[in-house]
This record gives sequence, C-alpha cells and structure tokens, in this order.
Amino acid sequence: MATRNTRRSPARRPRTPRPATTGRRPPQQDRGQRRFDELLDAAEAVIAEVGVEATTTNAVAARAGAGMGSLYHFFPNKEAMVVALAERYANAMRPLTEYGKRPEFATMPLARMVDEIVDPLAEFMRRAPAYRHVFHATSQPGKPQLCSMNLKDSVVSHVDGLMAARAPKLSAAERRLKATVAVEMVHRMLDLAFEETGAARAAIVDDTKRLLALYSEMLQTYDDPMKRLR
Amino acid sequence: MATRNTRRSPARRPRTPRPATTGRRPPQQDRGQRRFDELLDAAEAVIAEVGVEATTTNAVAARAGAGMGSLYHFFPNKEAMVVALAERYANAMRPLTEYGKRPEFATMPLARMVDEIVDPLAEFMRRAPAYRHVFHATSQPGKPQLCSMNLKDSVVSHVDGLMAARAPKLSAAERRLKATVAVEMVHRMLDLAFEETGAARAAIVDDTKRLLALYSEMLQTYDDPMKRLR
Amino acid sequence: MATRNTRRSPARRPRTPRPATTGRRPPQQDRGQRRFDELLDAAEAVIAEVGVEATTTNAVAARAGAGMGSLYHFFPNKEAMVVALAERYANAMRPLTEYGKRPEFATMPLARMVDEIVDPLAEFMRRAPAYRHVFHATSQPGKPQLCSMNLKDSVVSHVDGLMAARAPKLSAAERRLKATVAVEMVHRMLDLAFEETGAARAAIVDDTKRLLALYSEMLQTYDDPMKRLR
Amino acid sequence: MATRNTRRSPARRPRTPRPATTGRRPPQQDRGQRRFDELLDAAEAVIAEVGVEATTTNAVAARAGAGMGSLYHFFPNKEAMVVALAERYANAMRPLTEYGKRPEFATMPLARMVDEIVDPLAEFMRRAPAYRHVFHATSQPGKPQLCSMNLKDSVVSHVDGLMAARAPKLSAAERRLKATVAVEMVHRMLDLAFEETGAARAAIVDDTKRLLALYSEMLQTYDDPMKRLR
DNA sequence: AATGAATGAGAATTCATTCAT
DNA sequence: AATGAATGAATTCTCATTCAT
Repeated sequence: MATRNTRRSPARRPRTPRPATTGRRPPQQDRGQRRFDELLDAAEAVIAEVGVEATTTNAVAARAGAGMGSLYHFFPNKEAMVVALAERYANAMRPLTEYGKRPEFATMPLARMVDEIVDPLAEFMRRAPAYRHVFHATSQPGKPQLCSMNLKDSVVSHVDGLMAARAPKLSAAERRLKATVAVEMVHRMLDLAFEETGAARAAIVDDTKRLLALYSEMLQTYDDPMKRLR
Repeated sequence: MATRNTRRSPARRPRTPRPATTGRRPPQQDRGQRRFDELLDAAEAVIAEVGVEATTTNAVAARAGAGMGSLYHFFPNKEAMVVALAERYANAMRPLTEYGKRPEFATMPLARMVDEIVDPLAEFMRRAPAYRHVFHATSQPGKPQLCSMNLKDSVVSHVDGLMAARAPKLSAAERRLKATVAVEMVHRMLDLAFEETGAARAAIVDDTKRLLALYSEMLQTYDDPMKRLR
Repeated sequence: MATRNTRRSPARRPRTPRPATTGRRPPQQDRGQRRFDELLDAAEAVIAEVGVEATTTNAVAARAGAGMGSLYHFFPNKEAMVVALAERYANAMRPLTEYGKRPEFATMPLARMVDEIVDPLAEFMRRAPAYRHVFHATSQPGKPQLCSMNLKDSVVSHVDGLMAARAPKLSAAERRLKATVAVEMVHRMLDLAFEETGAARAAIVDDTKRLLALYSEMLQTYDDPMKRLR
Repeated sequence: MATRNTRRSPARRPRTPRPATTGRRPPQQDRGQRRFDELLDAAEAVIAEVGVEATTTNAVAARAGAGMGSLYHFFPNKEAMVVALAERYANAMRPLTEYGKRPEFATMPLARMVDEIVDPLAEFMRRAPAYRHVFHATSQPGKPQLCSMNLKDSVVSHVDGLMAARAPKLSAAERRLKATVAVEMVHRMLDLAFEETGAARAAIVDDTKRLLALYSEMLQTYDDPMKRLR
C-alpha cells in the first residue's frame, strides 16, 4: 500500500518448465512458460544491443510486449532476470560440453580438437548475441547475485576436465588456472571477433584457434616458449 | 532506453593545459589546471572502483572536493570527462611507445621483446587502475563520443609499426588486423590478470607473455600452427 | 549511469541551520535553508492529512513546489524526512520541557501542574497537526531508521524527571514505566481529542487532564485504587 | 496521492456465511465457507505482523494458500476484507458484551467491574493480535469504506449501556462521549501494553485498570478531581 | 469455483545537467 | 571561476485488481 517493502528475495526462479505434458504441442505449452521465454528472449535482445548494465527492465518488458508486472512476476529483480538468461545459456551449452566428453578428445590432434571446441562456441556466440555480455556479467565479483549462476565456472570446469587427460603432470591448482586462462582467452578473443564482421571476424576466429592451439601445445609439451625464444 | 543523457554539445575539449603562463607564481601551475587534474584524479579513482558506466559525475566532483559546477566548467558532459582521462592516459603511455621505437626492437629475441612490451604495460595498468575501463569504454562503437579519443587505435598503430619491421611480408590490412589482435589479446589477458592477485596474477601475466611470444613467432615465420598440429 | 547504487546512507542531516548571520533578514537566510523548511512544511501538511505511511515523497515535493531531486538533496530517503520533521518537533517542544523544569513544578497542586502540562501540549498538537503521526511513527520498533530520533523517549525522560521529585519512593525502572504510561495516555487521549472538534474536543481534553491528575495523585500517594474500590 | 486504488464497487459484503446447508456432510462446513475462513485467518496473521496499511492482498492470498482470484471472489477489494475481519471480531466479542449485560454489573464494586471488563478484553487482544489494528483502521474518518463497519461504535454502545445504570444523571450525549473516552482509553492503553512483553505488559494492564476504575468512580460520583486537587 | 498470470499506474530513488549566486 | 542547490526524466520495483483458462 504505502510501504514500499523492499523485499529482495534472493533469486527465486519462477517455476520449473513443466515436463512437457504428454506429447508435442508447443501451442499447449502453458502460457506462463511462453511468457517466461518471451521475456528472456526480449532480455537477450536488449542485452545484446546495450549490454547488461544499460539494460532496463522497462525496455525488456516493452520488447516482450508485456507489462512491467509480468516481468516481476517471473523475476524478483533485474539481476535474477540476467541469471535466468545465464541458466538458459548454460542449458543450451550442455550439448557442447557433452560433446566434448567423448574419449577421442583426449587423443585427437590439437588442431582438430581446437576446431571442435572453437567452432561450435563461435557458432553459439553468433546465435546468442547476449552470451558474451552475460558471461562477463556473471563473473564479476562485487555483484554477488549475478555470480550465483557462474557460467564461467562451469565452462572452466569442463575445460579443466579435458586438460586432465592431455596434461596429466599439471597440479590441480595449476590446471585450473591454465583452464581459466584458456577459457578467458578464447572468450575474450571471440568477443573481439563479434565486434567485427565479415572477413575480419573470420580472421580473428582463426587466430583465436591458432592461439588456443599454441597454448595447448605448450601445456601438453611442458615447454616454455619464453626460454626457447630468448 | 538506458542512457538518459540530454546532452547536446558534441565534445568540446576543456581547454589546453596552458603552457605555464610566464608571469608570477611560476612554481604553481595555475588554479584551473590544478582543479582540472584533481577532477581527473577523482574520476580515475571512481572509475577504478566501479567502472565507467556506474561512475557518476556527482561522485567524481565529491571525490575531488569540487562543486558540480566546476566539473561542468571543465567538461561539457560525463563522456568528455572520460575522454579527457583517456587523453591523459595516452600521454602517460607516450614514453612506453617512444621506448618501443628503438631500432633494436626489430631484431631482439622475441622473448626479450615481449618482456619489454608486456612488463611496462602491466606496470602501467597496475598504477593506473582505471586504464582498462577507459580502454574498453573508448572503443565501443555505439558510444560515438567516447570513441572520439580512441586509445586503442593509438596503441594498435604503435604495434603495427613494430610489426612492419618484423613481418614485412604481411599486407598493410593484414598487419593492422594482426596488430589489433595482439593488442586486444594482451589487454584482455592483463585485464584478467588484474582481476586476480598475488601468484595467480603473476602466472597470468607470464602466460600472457607466452601467448604473445607464440603469436609473434607465428607471424614472423609465416607458419600456421593449425597445419602443423593437424 | 546504469547501476542504481542503492546507497542508503543512514540519515545524514543536510546542514546545520547556519547561525543566523549577524542580524535579522529572513530573506537573506540562504536559499538552502528556506527550501529545507518548505519541504518540511510540505511534509508536515501531507502527513497531517494522510499519515506517515501513506505519505509519498512525490506528494511532498509537489506540495513544496519543488522537484523530486530537491527533496533527495536534503533527505537521503523518505524516512530521513520524517526524522527531520521529528527533530523539528523536538526543538519546537524544547520550550515546553524547559518550562516544565521550574522548581515549583515539584510542589504546585496537581491540578495546576496538569493544566500547565496538558494545555501547552494540546496547543502544540493543534498547531502541529502531524505531530501525533510522527510521534507514533518514530516509536515503532521494526522501523529502525525512524526510531533513530525517538521523540517519545525524550518526552518520557522529561516526565520521568518531573516524577522523580513527586514520587521519590518509586524505583527508577518503575518510574520510567509509569512515565511512559502517563505520556502515552496523554498523547493517545489528545489524539482522540483532535479527531473530534468543538465541544467534544474540549471535553476530551478536560477528561485527559482529569485522568492525568488522578493517575498522578495515585502515584504520589502510593495508593492503589483497585484496593479501595473493591 | 497515496492510495492508488482504482476500485469502484462500493462495499458489497461477500456473502453471508451460509447457515449450514442441511444436506450431506453436516460436520464439514462447505468449501466456500472454509476458504472464506482461511482467507480471513491469513488476513489476520498478516495484519498482525505488518498492520493494515502495509498488508497486501497478495500476501494474504499466499498465506492462505489461495489464488488471488479466490480472494477477490470473496472480497470485492482490500478494504472489504478488512471490514469482514472486523465483523468476525465483532461476532467474537459478542460473548464479552453479553456477559457484560448481567444485572449485577450495575451494582458490583468498581474494582471488580473493571476486572471483569479489562481482563477478558486483554485476553481477547492477546488471542486476536490484529484486533487493535483493525479497531483503529475502522474508525479513521477519511477511509469511508473501512468505517462502514465501525467496531468501535458497537463497543462504545455497549459501554454506554453499562454507564446508563451507574451514572444515571448524565445526559445521553455526555454519556456517549464519556463512554467513547473510556473505550478509547482502555484500547489505546492495552495497545501500548501489547507493544511490551512480560512484566511491563502486566504492569500496564494493571495501570489501565486503575485508570478505568478512577475514571468510572469520577463519573458515578459526579466529582471533578481537578477541583479537589487544585 | 478456483487459479494465478497479467496489467499498469504509481512509488521511491538516482543522476546528468543547469543556473542563480 | 566556483559553488552547490535545483530540476525532472528515467529507472527499479510494487500491488490492487482483472480475466482467461
């Protein structure tokens, strides 16, 4: 009524995507879920355009053709909306990481491994233009709610797993750090790629692969290029 | 949407730092210049803490112990303030780039060249904690005013120059693109480094050097590691 | 810019009413102080009409003919505004409590004492129609910021002092409780009175005095009417 | 200003609690009635915690485990819900008032009369922690819909009846006013009592009784203590 | 009957910018 | 030149109420 009740419940997700009642029919997928998806789509579009910080809940609701109340019916606050989008991304990336778990990944040539990692990721980033914004937003310490869903950690863990097979001599801590470096390097380079278009973008993607390949080679040969190149 | 700014004036730079007006009080830079510097110091401190977007002009003025009016006396708007800071950074980096112009840079071993590039830059970023925020803010297309002072371009041009000597076979366009990639890679990796502390930070700086060395080697040998590693 | 910065500094008062530069001239009393007073006047008017909870900052600013920003220039939030009003009331009541410190208060007949306490208070409440709302709002536990300026405590302390002279046998804790009862009783009864008008109001004020007189008599004679009336 | 309510319907009461529809399931009150009670229970709980103004219909429905639609099925708007709770209180108090109609009430000693009035009321307030909020909310002029069910008037009428026997010389108007004063005094003092706990609460209840006893004595002896104590 | 998603006006608060002093 | 009060649109979030299912 009068009191503004600054409740700020810590991220309640709206409701689990009901397990697809019986069969197909997306139209009968209930309205709530559809609204939820529309809002996340709108959030994705807006974030892709202006970034996470500059995204306003008004803009998202308007883009979704929804009222403000609807947005807050699903997300307790702006951060939770971003987190929900991050979760959707995490789910969408699951195939990529599953795919990466095939045993041959441990033995295939580096160039092929790099192709099989970077190409799907680049394709994913092309189709999910807000991914890079969300990826960074959810790993900034100092915004605890955003970090609750740490997209980066899950990707790093996956890469860490890959590296265990290829560079078994590294300690766990070292491996984690190298995995972080590899993941960040690839993400930040692909970020850069998607700020360009056309041939420039393709060239940057290719160089990203080369950098990743060189870095990986260095890790699995335990060779320090700085020594060799001195 | 997000930006609320009703600014009109298109970027007027505040006034050239008067060249020490001969007259009385030679030791003292005149009051205006001091104020200007204090404001820029305050802006740097605030940006370092919260980033460019979250920085408010109020916070900057308060930090500088100045009134809002003073801030707007020197900068027509918030963006101009960031641009002025970027210019100060560009000046402060001049020694680094001058230093990089020595002829031996073209011939020294890659590992040493990389040390001589990355170490001073890392040191600069450590002492100028807002640099990375400003560097990125001034290269986002979509914020035309911020881009007017493109810190990145000046750094890229410098690296482009270095590369001309070491990889003469590259076309100008290719070289520019590779220079951009190298610069962004180093900056983004050092960004990451400065989000960590202690040993982790040092390890990331070292890996940044290795990546830069490997990338440079690749460029000057015209060798594609993806072929070799397939 | 984008970030909403939910700063909620804990009640900063805007600036001390500068000590009346030299002489009279209210026009030269600086603008800031005048604005501050206008806002507080507006707050008082709105609170008097709809109560503390239902008062909106928009309504106050509009009533004062000020922009929203002005209000927040002086008060960090709505609660601080109410607290500032409570402080103004506390100051305005100072004469009443000073007056109550005259030594003869300890010895004058109860009926006169009651007159000298209740009449000025009733007059004060008549002229400060938001007083009763603020009085209660600032003593609700659960709204810590509001309670920071506890109008009630200061009044109770004053009455406690009066009672020390008249009912010396009471323990400090008992006296405090009785003082609280007396203060609340009088305030709540006068509240009631000011919900009526004309003769009814006067009659209630008179009965308030009678109740206070009877209660005081009971306290200073250490007599329990429940025993006598059984 | 504050109230945002776009309500139109002027107060329709929800439906009289159907008088136990003869048929099957006599032990079970029918579903509708049960829902109605659950909603009112929830409203009571929420109001007890945060007060009438800060109570939201959402909170009530959620607490009752009901949908918003159910709430609005029974109550046309928030005010009607509060009024319904007031009615439930009025019914629940009926035994107290019936009890007060026994003839010996006119002649028993004042101390006993006061015990027999205040103790059950205190007990009632203890068990119905929203009562005091509802009592006041329904007697604020300016909220006409809430006042439609004036809890206070029914209590005052009852006390008025009692007083007719004990203070027969008072005019009807005087008596009504004195009854109002007595009722308010007791309610507001018990309010205060229930803001405290333990010994303090008990002490305030006792003082409330003493005040009521003294006031009643004054009324039935037609004595003005202010004259005596001057 | 019941549900709970949807709505949107309105509340608190922020902040870039202006301007009287 | 400097100050800092003033402005008001923009932003996040709330909640009474409606209505499709």
